[in-house]
Amino acid sequence: MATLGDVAAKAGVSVSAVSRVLSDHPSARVSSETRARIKLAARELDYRPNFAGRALKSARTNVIGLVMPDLTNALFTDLIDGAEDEVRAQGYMLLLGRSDEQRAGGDVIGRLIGEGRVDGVMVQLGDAIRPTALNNLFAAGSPVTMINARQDGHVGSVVLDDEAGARLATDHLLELGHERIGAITGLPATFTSQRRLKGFRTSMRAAGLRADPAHITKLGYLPHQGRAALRRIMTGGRPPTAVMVANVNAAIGVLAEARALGIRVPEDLSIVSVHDSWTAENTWPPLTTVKMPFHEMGRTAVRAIIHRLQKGSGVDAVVTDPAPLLVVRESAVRLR
Amino acid sequence: MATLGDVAAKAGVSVSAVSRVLSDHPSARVSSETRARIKLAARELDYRPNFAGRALKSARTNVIGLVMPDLTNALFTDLIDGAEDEVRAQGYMLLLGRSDEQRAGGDVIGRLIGEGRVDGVMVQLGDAIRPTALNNLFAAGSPVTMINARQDGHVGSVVLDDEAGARLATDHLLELGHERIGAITGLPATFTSQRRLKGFRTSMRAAGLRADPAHITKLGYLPHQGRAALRRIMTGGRPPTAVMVANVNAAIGVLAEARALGIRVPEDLSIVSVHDSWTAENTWPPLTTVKMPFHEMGRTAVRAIIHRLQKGSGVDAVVTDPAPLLVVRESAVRLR
DNA sequence: CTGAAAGCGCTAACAA
DNA sequence: TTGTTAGCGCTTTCAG
Repeated sequence: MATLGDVAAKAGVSVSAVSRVLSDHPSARVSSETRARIKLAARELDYRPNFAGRALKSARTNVIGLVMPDLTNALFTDLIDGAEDEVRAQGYMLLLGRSDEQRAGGDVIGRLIGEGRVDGVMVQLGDAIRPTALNNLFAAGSPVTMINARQDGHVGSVVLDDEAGARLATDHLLELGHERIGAITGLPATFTSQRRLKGFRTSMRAAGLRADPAHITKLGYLPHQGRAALRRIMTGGRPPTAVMVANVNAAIGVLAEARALGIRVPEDLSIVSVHDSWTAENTWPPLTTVKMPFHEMGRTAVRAIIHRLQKGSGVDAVVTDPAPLLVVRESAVRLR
Repeated sequence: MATLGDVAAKAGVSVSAVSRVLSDHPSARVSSETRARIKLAARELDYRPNFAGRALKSARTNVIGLVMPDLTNALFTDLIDGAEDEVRAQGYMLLLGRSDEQRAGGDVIGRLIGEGRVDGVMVQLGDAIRPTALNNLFAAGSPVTMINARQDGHVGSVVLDDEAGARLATDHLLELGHERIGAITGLPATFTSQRRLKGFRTSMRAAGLRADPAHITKLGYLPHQGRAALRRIMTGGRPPTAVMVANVNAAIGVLAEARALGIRVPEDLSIVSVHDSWTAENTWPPLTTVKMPFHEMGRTAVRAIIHRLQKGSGVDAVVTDPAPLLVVRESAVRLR
């Protein structure tokens, strides 16, 4: 690979001249004649600035880390895709990391930043991980933006408008005439779960209703947890006629369990889930969902971390645009 | 961040001593006493080797690029997951890139390698991209491993046993008594499509059957292409009683189109698709599929590129272990 | 307008 | 066994 020196030799100038020209330095007062000669030489040699050399000198890599607990989750792929879009638009690249559930990702992130492999990190914590696991990083002032989570005392997060999403889902069921509505949500300690449940309760209260505590579960977002939740909810004396499920993956589990239990959807039970994904439109019946802007959240997270890097101050963002969107399919119908 | 020099100062030794100890150099003949002192100092300072410094010196990054056309495809996420597993096990990291359809990813890869951001690249080309788009890279001898594709003259690829997978799917339909079997495959120029179609034909021939050319389409692997394919196949005078679909995403489209056309699955039409994914078990009816080892392909691709980096010679691998596996669900039944 | 030179953090050849 | 030093490729200050 050609180096600056090679280009300089070929153009018959010094390396510093080449550096100034090729990196478009603002104060590069270079005669247009030598500028042209340098550019020509660079093109002929197919010169590319060496990443390590530049990073070593400037202490910046233009790489952002994305640490996720699970790369196969359909929701997260949308997020990754959005992050990739924005990162590319801003001239950065994405380094992928994974946080296994045990180690919380704190060490992965610390390593990424500590070794100078990335300028900053976006992290989606696993469901079972508390943000406090990252406290040492926060304390060190590391450029970290959390996705779907917040932690007191640390500025740097991007979250969805979970409450609005849950309200939209619940309101849809209310408009369909349902009154005995259950809620299947995530683990009680998680930020998103709390906010979605709050949205559910807000809507119910506004309708003058109160959900039966036996119809509310907080078992998690995974399919098998959705299955368990439905089993629990439907075994009481007066099962609900509808459920709001706080996550599409759990909803897919709910669907499977309903089939196993001989509960017909939507005839016996209406379902609306928060989150949409292309998996939801291929279930049977196709799921009515509230589409949350995951792709945009990926973009926003990148913007947040870059803002932090360039301006020095973190941001706590709520992605409200596009707003949560009700996608009516066939899993929820009017109560009869 | 602490540097080697900081550690050296704290331990009262030279930087080279620290370097030798901390990077476990084989010929590091260091007294155990100073070794201990160095290790202690490093721990106390939370020393991490600077990535750029090391990369600049050694011309290696221990980062491998993974360039994909589409990060949201459920199949590819499995691949990414496998790659991440192996990369981590080998002490490397994954840098994500995306090849938009237009530019074939050649420039992305060239940049990744040319700038020294990665030691090598694994690339999954888009369906519409020919491997020849990478010829300049191959000519330059760049460490590139193709996934799901091969190119004459370039050694460095990992592919699935597509033929065996297609045979397994077709044989299942034959065993169920079907004789008029169609094939819905990918674009004719793609490597995987050719091999899967070949497997289909092999099985048919072995059964003494010959597929009606009108029942064979090569429209692509995407859902809407699957829909179009089914429409075309089912409009003839004697539609097939079963189809082998060469990709699960296309099969999901087939399912949707069948519903739109009033064709009952599996009563009127049996479907087996090549590829399994967690999306397949949640369709209605749940899809009978042939599970291809995508996760393992990700691992194998990483091993292939690392082999290339360490031994200098490329490898062309076929992932045969685990073998393609028939997953019987409910979309294919005995012909009656 | 252009060039020389220092130095980012690290490794390794060479010296002591 | 340990230390000194050159140099990887780049940016940037300072001289000219």
